[in-house]
Amino acid sequence: MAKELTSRKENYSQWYNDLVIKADLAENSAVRGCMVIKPYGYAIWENIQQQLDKMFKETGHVNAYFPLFIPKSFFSKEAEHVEGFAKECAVVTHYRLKNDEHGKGVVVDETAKLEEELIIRPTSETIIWNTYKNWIQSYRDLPILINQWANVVRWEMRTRLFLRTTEFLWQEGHTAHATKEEAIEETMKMLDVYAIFAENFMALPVIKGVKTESEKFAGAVDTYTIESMMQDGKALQGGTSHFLGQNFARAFDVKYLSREGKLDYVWATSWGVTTRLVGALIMAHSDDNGLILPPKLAPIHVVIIPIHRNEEQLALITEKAESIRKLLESKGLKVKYDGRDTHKPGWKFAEYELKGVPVRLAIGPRDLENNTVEMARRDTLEKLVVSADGIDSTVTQLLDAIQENIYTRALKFREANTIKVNTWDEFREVIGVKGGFAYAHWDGTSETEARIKEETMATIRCIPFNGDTEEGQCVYSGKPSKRRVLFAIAY
RNA sequence: CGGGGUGUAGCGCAGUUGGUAGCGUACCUGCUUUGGGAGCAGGUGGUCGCGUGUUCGAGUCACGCCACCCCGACCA
Repeated sequence: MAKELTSRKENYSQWYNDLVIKADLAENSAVRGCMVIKPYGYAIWENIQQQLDKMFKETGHVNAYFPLFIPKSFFSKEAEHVEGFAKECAVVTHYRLKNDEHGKGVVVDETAKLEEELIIRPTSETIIWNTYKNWIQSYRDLPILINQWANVVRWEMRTRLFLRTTEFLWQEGHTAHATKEEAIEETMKMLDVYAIFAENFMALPVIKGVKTESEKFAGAVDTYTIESMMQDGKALQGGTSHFLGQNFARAFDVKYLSREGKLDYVWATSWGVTTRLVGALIMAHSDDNGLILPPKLAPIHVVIIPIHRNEEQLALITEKAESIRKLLESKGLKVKYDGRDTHKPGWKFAEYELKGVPVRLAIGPRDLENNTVEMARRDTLEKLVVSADGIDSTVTQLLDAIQENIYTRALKFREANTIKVNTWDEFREVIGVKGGFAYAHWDGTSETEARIKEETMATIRCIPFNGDTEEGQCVYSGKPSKRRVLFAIAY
């Protein structure tokens, strides 16, 4: 494992790009840093969306939609927020093109300059709070529990497929509450929703915690996060939930009259996850043969491949395969029968492994004689000849086993690569040489945090909710520390 | 915005002192194959990133421009 990890670390980018492109997930478009999400990749995102949306609704939220364009002036209202996003905003300055007089194609019509520039949303706090201002007068109007599925644009200097693209898809929840306690409860509740989704559906173990002052969301009082470990030992932030305090209510002057007749600013939260989750799935579970998808999010659960020598055989196998397909589909599984004769069985095996289909069934002449099928599981690549009778329950059980197995595998990997360090040498060993998470004491200052980042590239991923609370000495400065925090190099 | 690279067939690349544009793969046709990415034979496909110059002659040399990639600051 160690060697494999090392080699991946060196070629991670190449490995990842090859995989994604070959896996028919995405390709670079002509637009800088944007991505085309191909149908199969989008199907994974749709499954993520569907499940999360269900969980949001179960916790009392409703969906709505706000504009893509935000007037520039909205951004200047919350100082920290503009500080955090100003450097990565795409700005619309004109609204018309015209034909160039000198025949040089189409040019911007300078006479069509906007009076006030529009920002393409990097996140929607400002436009949503500008709207909430008109919706909230009394405690009877609260809480507002709204979620939006949308695209956003952040003009980052460096982009990376799925992890950091210029335009990405996400959901953003924006809630307004009468009390501080209620808002904090909401923040925690949604962090839990994300954690449960990650662990139960993505088979991705996560560490819940709070961000430090320097890593928190621009404009938040506190930012909570779920952090997970990728196969190269780096950390990936999977989702965030922010307690915004009264910052945005103050900035947009959103007050309500309480039961006691007192006028006060409302309390806010926001929370989101993005298409980065698809990247997390790829990097957490895949192997050198391609993707390994958790059955609960896989666009195809089972692929059936015929093995035949002639047309008559294919006809018989197809008949058998179709009956199995119908049976499996009646159990709610998504099944694909690939009876194309333009590709050989071996080619198809490799193809569906690349795509991460959890279970493959192969049916050949021998199986017709014996009433069997060859069943292969993607996570371990094991093959087993099983009876065609009761194939539905055999497959269902295997899918459950795969879901469980890849979660356990990821958890064990994380545990094996998470080390409590007590000295600076140990810290550098774990972060710089081995690769992984380091639990270390920290003196609580931003200065120390910045120094460590400068020297090792490692950042404090979070101050975990669970974990040691014993006191100690900062691994860098030697000053007193209240507790250990989680350090890692992050994507 | 700094540092370093690369632009030649759909993709990945070679192209020597300047002399008719190549290889692998993919694609198309035919035959044989089909239980782990088949074999053989034949074939399609290129304004060598763009422009200017040097030369009898430029993928190759010179100058200018453009695009993309990697590393930093930034970041879900």
